[in-house]
Amino acid sequence: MPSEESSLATRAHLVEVALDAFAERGFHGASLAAIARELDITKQALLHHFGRKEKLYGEVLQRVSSRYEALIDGAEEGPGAPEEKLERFLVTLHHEAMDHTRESRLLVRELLDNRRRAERAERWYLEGFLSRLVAMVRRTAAWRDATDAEAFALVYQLLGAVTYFSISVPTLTRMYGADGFEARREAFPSVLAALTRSISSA
Amino acid sequence: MPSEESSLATRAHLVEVALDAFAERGFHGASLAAIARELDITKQALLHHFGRKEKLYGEVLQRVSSRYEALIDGAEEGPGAPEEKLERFLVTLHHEAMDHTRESRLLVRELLDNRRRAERAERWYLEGFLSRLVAMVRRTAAWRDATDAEAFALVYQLLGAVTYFSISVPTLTRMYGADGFEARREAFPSVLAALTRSISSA
DNA sequence: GGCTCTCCTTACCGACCGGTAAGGAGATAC
DNA sequence: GTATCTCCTTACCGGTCGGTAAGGAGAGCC
Repeated sequence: MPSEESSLATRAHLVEVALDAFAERGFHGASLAAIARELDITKQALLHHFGRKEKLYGEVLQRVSSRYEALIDGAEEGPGAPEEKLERFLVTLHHEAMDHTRESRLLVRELLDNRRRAERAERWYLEGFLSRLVAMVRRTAAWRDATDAEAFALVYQLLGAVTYFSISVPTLTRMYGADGFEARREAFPSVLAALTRSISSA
Repeated sequence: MPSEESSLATRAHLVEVALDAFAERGFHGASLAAIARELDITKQALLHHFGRKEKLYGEVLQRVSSRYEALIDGAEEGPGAPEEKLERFLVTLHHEAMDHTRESRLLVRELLDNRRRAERAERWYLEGFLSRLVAMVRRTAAWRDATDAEAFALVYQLLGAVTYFSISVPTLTRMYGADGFEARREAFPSVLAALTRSISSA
């Protein structure tokens, strides 16, 4: 009864709109009725496609994590020393996160909330993403002899540096005004590159 | 009628328990009834003290921000070069954030949600905290000639590095197991210190 | 005793939540 | 024509939300 595959194209559209809603209001804050209203369908039409809210949310998470995987694919292929790849990846990630803040917001919300929904046993989608980044760090000369835990700590710190800024956009804009925020946003990538360079070539 | 100051000691206790709830479930997810249940009073007793949910939440935010101000007070006084103070502050902040993850969680939730409650015009409590950190960075030799925007970018990246890890504790524990997480947590502060040192003495 | 004040109670309210039940519209198959 | 499928509708359900109304208990004051 739950429509197996639906039309796939419409299904992708539903997930896309739901992604906006979940990123902006969180799993509990985004209601099926509100998402359906946005889509100009009824709440029950939405439930027809996905059966349960958790299922819809799961597909949203899946989509976001596959985009992150694609990002690291792009960083790994291509020329350059590991240090350059790492720096390029982080700057790219930063720009990507600033252009699509909803993905960052959704993942941070998931980080905050997934303990409450733990019994549903969603697998953690970004484990592969993290371990690939750790491997990238350990390919640099300065971190070749580091433990996995140390390389992981560095990866997480750099990831946090990028993510925290991207989820702060609305707050910082109100705090410093549009112009004040713009100046800080412009300064960000080169400082990020300097930070990455200074630690990976230490 | 709304009890002016209440008993101050009980009021502080109510705010403390509410802080737990808001940090764990967010403003919308934490219900007055659930907080009251935790306190062993009725929901209406809680409303008696604070009038509205927003008011209670505002006092919670106020308390958290005053703790962050206290942290930077401690870092500014005391001996040492600016570079050492900055490094010491970040490592202290990290340990504080790991011991009291609820404060980090609450602030990140506020970062994600405050746009929706913007019309209530809560002032942003951490503006002073940020500008004091920017000043600390600009006291280091390497950043003396940096613009405010550049120093801010560095501050925000370091803050993100610390905060992102502390809100990830439950997820990472489930991802890597208690032992795997513990190894990564142990490696974190020295990597953080190395990162701070390498960028502030570049 | 009587008045007033704080503190907290029970009893509600309308709005919204996720989810279910049942069935109609329309295309396809035979 | 009839049966069967997907897709979507209207009509509900029980439960929870933040907030209001009204009043009792007890202490302090006179």
